[in-house]
Amino acid sequence: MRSSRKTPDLAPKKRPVQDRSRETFEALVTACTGLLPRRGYASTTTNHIAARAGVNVASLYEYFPGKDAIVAQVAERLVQRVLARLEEGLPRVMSARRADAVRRWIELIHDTVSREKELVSVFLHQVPYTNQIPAIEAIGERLLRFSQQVRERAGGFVRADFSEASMHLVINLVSSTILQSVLDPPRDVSRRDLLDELVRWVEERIRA
Amino acid sequence: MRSSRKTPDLAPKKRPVQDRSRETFEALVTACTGLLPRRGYASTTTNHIAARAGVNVASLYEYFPGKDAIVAQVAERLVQRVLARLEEGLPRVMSARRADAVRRWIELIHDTVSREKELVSVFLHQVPYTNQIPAIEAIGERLLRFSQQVRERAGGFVRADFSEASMHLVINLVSSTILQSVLDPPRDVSRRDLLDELVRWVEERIRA
DNA sequence: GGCTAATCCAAGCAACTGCTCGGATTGCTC
DNA sequence: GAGCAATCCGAGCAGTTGCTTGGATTAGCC
Repeated sequence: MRSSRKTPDLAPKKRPVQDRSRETFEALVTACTGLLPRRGYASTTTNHIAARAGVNVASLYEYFPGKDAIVAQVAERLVQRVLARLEEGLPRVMSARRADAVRRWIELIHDTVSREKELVSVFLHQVPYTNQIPAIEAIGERLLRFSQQVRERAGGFVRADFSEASMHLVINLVSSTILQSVLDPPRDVSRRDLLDELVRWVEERIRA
Repeated sequence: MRSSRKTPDLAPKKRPVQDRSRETFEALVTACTGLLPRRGYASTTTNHIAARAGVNVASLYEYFPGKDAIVAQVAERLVQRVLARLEEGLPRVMSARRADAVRRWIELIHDTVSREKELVSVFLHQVPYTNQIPAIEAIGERLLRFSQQVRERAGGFVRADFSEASMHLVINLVSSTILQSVLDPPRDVSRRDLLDELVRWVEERIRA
């Protein structure tokens, strides 16, 4: 545990070129992905990761400068998966009746996050340098672009005077509500009710 | 670093009874409070805390069963401070014109969180057991009670059919927006604009 | 097949972690 | 001030951490 306050090295050291090493690389990332949710960030050590991957620790340090880098790699894969699933589900959203576009969009995000909730929780509440990971930094903008597609689909009935601040609020509301309902669901309200209300809010706010 | 997945002991081991030991206790908590923001959770060790408090490590373990417990104690103090400042600022909110109540309330919360942003960030993004700390678990309800006071002050023009889900959304929106504007302010929108828009949203949503 | 570079691994080190022990010192009570 | 509990501390242990070294093994290429 040397990190203290230093900015960690997050980039992989070197890319594997042969097939054998690519497998090792993948095995390491996969092992780390599996370990993080069940052991937590602090207790997921490089030795554990290597052991679980059936590989020697030294091989890990062949490809990653340290623990931070492999964790960052796991985050990048996570972002990739999430974005891919959103992309995959987008047609279903776009093909919906206009009135249902927002609801479908929110449900899609919810389901996608839900599948990865354990990992998301770790990165959100344990990894100290989560928002320094490039892929994480970029995800906001990526999501914005997605939302604009939905918005265009919703077409005519989106208000023209949609300020930057207003946009931020919508995104805040959607993401925080979905995260809460997935990671720490309130006892006194069903998820159904919560999401229903969320859809209503967003629609009212977005409509011209 | 033994914790892995075990539930940590968060209660202090024993309360100091003499003056001298009470000072030691305070010095330890203070030292930890100062250390957490600048070293981060993982690198804040019991040895560091004791050293900075000018006290031997053994004394730390006299009063706390472990690192988790002293960190939890810091969290409790933090919650106390925040609630106290809200309480302190409440009169100014309540004495405002009705139309300004919401704005004043939100500004008060923002300023209060802002003063403790470093600590808040640590507990939010690094400490793995933050929401298991009793004081943290209770803070939601405490805030709700505060808000209800403001709501009553706002009096007649609060809608009657204010569903549980709707309440959750308001709280989500306010807290997540304030946290974002304090911990990770967006580049393309000024804080002023963001908070202004937030006030507008909440008012529109709350009004009958 | 032979050569070079890529890849792997057994072993283990130095640093640091949370934590404990025995005894010394201090304050309280009478 | 005697006696006793509360409090403190020097010293250090056992376990774990992230990481390295030197040499063995393998794959790719002529």
